[in-house]
Amino acid sequence: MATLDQIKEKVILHWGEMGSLWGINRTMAQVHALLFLSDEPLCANDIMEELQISRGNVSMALRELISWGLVTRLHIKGERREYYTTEKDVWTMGRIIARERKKREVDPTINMLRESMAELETMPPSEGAYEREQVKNLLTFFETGVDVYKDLEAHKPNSILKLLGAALKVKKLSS
Amino acid sequence: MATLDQIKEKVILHWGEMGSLWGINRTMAQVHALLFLSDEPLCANDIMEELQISRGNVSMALRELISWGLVTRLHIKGERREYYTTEKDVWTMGRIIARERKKREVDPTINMLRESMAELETMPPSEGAYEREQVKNLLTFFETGVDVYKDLEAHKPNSILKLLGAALKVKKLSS
DNA sequence: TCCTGTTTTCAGTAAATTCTGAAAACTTAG
DNA sequence: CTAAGTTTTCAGAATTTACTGAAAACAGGA
Repeated sequence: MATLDQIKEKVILHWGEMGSLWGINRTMAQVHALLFLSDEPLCANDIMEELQISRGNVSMALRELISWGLVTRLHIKGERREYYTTEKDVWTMGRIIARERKKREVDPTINMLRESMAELETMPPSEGAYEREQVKNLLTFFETGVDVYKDLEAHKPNSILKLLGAALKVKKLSS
Repeated sequence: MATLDQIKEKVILHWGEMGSLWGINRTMAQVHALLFLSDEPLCANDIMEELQISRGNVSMALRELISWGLVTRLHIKGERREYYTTEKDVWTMGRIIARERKKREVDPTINMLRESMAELETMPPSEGAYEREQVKNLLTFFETGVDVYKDLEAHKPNSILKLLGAALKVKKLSS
């Protein structure tokens, strides 16, 4: 029979593993999960204690999470310490993560591909035809992804995604 | 003035960096990029030489890529060595990657969340109400993602994604 | 101003991941 | 079967990444 704390720990550890599969470091993901499951904001001490990690590590993880826009710092009046919370709505959370990953990974890749394409086009047509073709396809692929992303973003994806989810559920029931 | 090889190298290195941001190791991503840009299949020796890595490393990277379904082994008649190619269509490639990541990351996460949810539901209603709420939201989020994925999969995403790309392009031009 | 509690920084250490290279295993030809 | 060419495996080395903890910096309060 699992206690609440054991269940929380399981979720937090798993989230940490997932994070490290995704280029986000384990601790950062764990801190995020801990805050996500916490009803009230936590201070650095709480986090240290819950996750058994050093003060410095907490500080670095929080800095990163803040830079992603996933965590916000709270000054609680009368309190000397800072408190932290995370975005609690999963759809908004998903949107933030998508935005950041696009910015950090997709955009630079598109730039690189455009540059490469430009360079490839200065070459004699006889040379590198296949490479040109493939780089172009890759570029189109990423650009389409960005278009889809922007479209969702423009239409307030919260509602769109929720609707989509509901629609698919109905469809599943009726089929 | 960049040569063809220099351009290829740039793309390959960048793809490697992206890979390591995504929990795929650098070498594996580089091998993938090299094959993707190669008109003809390559053998282990070619790869070693192009990427300046050891034979063992090539072998391991290929094994992984094959297990992802991104690379296939070719027996060329009259040749003793094995040759390797990768899926050349970007849309299919994207689909394969999505399928694998779902299998390796999303499915286990959903299982874990379902388990946690079940455990949380055996607890007295007064305890862990917030945690229950949040785990449930997370679960719905991932389940919706899977539903969307399945829907795309069922409809042969090649065409759907290409169409979507085209549609968005038209929309952009007309707005 | 100084004092106290707090957060941040960062050099050094620890841990995890990746890579090498040589040996073993496998494969095909003769 | 043996030999030669090729791939795989894996222990240890190298590299990269993450973490600690102590010192520095910071932020009120008195």
